[in-house]
Amino acid sequence: MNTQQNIYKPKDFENKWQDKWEETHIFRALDFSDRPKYYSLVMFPYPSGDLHMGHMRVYTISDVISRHRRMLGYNVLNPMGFDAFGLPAENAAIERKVPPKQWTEKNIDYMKNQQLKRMGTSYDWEREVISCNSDYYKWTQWIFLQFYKNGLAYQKEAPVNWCEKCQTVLANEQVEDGMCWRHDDTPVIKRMMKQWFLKITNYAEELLSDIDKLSGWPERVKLMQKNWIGKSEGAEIEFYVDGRPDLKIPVFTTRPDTIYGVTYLVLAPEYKLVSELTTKENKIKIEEYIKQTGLLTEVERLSENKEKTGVPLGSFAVNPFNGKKIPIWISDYVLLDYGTGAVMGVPAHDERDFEFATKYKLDIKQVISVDGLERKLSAAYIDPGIMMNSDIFNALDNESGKKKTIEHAESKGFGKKRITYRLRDWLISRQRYWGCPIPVIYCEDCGVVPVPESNLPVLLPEDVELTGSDGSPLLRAKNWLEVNCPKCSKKGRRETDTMDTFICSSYYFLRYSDAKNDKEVFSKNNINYWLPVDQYVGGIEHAILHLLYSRFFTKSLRDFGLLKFDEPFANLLSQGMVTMFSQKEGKIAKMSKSKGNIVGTSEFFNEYGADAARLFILFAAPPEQEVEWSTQGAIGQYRFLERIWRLFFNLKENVFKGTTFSPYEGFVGIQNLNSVSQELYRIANQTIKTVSEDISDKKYTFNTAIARMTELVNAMYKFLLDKKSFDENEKSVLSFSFTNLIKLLAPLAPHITEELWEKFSGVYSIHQQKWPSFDKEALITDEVELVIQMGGKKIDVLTTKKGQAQKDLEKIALSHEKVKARLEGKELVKIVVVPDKIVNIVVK
RNA sequence: GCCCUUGUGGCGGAAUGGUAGACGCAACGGACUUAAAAUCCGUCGGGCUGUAUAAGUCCAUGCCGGUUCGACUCUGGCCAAGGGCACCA
Repeated sequence: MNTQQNIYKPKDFENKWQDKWEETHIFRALDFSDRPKYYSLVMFPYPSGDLHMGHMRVYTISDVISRHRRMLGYNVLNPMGFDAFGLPAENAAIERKVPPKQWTEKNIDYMKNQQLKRMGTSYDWEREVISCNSDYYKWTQWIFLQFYKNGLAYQKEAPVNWCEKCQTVLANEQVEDGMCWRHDDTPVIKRMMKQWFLKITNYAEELLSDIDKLSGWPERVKLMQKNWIGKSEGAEIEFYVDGRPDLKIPVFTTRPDTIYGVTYLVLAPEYKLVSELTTKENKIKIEEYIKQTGLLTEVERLSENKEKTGVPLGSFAVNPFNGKKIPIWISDYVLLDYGTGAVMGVPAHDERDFEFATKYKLDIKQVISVDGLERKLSAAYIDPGIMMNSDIFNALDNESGKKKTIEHAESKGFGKKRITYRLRDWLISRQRYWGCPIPVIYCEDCGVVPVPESNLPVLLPEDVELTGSDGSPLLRAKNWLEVNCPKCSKKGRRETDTMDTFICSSYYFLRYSDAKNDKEVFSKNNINYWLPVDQYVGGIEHAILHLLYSRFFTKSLRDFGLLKFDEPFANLLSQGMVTMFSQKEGKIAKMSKSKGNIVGTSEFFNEYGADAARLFILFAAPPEQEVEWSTQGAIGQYRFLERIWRLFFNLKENVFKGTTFSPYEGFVGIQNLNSVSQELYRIANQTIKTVSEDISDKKYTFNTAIARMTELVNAMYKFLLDKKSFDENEKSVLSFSFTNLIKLLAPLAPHITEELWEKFSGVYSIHQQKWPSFDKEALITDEVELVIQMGGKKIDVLTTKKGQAQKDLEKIALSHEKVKARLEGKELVKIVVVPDKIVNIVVK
């Protein structure tokens, strides 16, 4: 029992099986099958070139789910691809003079063959999508044209987020705390630019209300999306300019009940009427203020500590409710792109307005209080109350006041009910080279002309020089840039901005359903067969970004008639991050290259194998929680695998000796077994039951599944201890236990189980075996453990016959020595009996 | 400021109203070995009493209360850590 083959050496066979799985296509998803379909998806990676243990988690979790479903008999789609456009490739090109395409392809090759494959993943690579390849981005462009045709893609001049380091604009979702999401040291600047937007706001209401349909999503993700969409209900009320009844200034407010308390209006500095409404004597001041505002970063402008500033225009507006004249100001705390870009100032009932009015000595007029009587105000009164100083609305409670004032405005024609969302339209233009070209041509005569679908793809020119300065290199790609207008054939010029890469990732999961189709983005049959995704696994960092965009794309494509479902991802699992101590940060932090706390996959695989790494990552914590990487802990899982490996040879060579040792299919039956065998048989079946539950989509607690399997292995070792010979029944139980153990373990540790299965059965492959079922008979026992409590405290645990009557259990408890001793001198209050579980005796 | 999540041994975690600490890591002891490693078998929350590796007993799931025969689990308040939103009118 000390031969070479008895030593567990994953290096000897992990790669062998990975190659064989690929050659035999056992993970191929069939378009249409009698078996039920299951779409298992993991967020496709950006090809940065080197995966570490931190990345490994998401792929492992998703792989276990896929492999388990196959064993359950599903036709599983488990695809993989690369989100291959993006800035890092371009930056690498500038620094190292390697063309982005070459850099990207090299990374993809390495990640695919040296990393993802070496983890033992079970992807159907025949459906691979690479977003920077023209056979993919042709469809990115095609989809853009559908948005354009349907009026959901448009250009507008707007204050947009600019990152100086990225040298491009960003979507709102890509700004975190006023900083660029890629550069947390670079504040975003607002710039006025003409850019392409997608009208995601058209879907704000549906994106919000359909969140309630997402029963398979984590609550925290749903909540984050709700907050991001940020619905608020109120009214739009039109003030008009004094002396200029033709000029109207609509404002949005959630507090129409405070309309009689308005003492001024404030416009965003970028508001279009500002210069027209500025009087001569204020002109210089106003221009100066607008200039100042333009220089501020978003962080500075939105900082709450910053004292509010503003300048009066010199002109006046009229409150349509009471005809009162009020001054018009501009201030940078008013945002152009929310509501109407203008707000009414009600200092008595809004904290910001109170601060502003106090500073600039503007009137403060109270219109609501607890009891409807005027009170001294030292701060804004924002609580509910009774209205006053409000003409016909006096003495109303302010909630009904909201309704009544809106009704009044509607009947008079100067206002209406309005709902506003915090969500803004999605800015998709990027002033970068390495992205999908926006298929649009500018013609002097025809204006904006979309590239005809038959001319797609608009290829990204490859013979460009990347300098990192002077704007996009596409501006200098003359041959590419200058084209004839598709409409009038006169001279035209291509759009040089490329698309946000989040566009590419907003439909890749749809394309997987029909990845090789060169006629359509996907066929109706394929899309409606495979989608929605049954289980999506990915990081919490996409709680808003990618997941919101993808929902928006799905709903839009549905409305274009391309697919038939409302939501793309039925179930979502947001795995926690992998952490490790970082010298640089001086604390435990997310594993990442920049923090210098990474453990590479190859080093560990070479030493201990991918199976041990997979098991550790699954074992250390439930999937949603953080996991701190511990090589020591991973070695613990390696030892577990070693124990299984040795167990196999021990059984084969010592227990079964000359006789055949092969898988035991079916049940042994508990009747004929002696008590020790019964015990092991029971544990084996209990293991099948609990592991099946733990690994199922109801729980996904892989950590406890592994613990249960460890217990079974421990029990088998115990069974073998000090025993020299085994009868047929005992051998059957051992074989049964081992057979089911490796089947249960197969999705989690695919290599060792495949290798042992081959040695055990001679059959390929364990991953095509049926998932085990358990022998219900074996779990029926006639004895149970009965806990005796007094006043809720445990006194003793007895083994008793199952199914005894309440009275009998009471008797057992009351005749217990310790109970008798404690009852002395006390009064028995009552006895609580939970049959087969507990007897609790309450005394006074 | 508002909203959400999480607090359990030396450590990761288990137990969602019924035996707190499964399983693993670390540590310690024993067997095997000339020895070490590996392996196999054990011990492993804390206090106190103790015949002392027996047996007993009390305390313990962030803190203070509540509901209940019984609370890590439900509930109210507080504290701490992490996350989201934040001049959104």
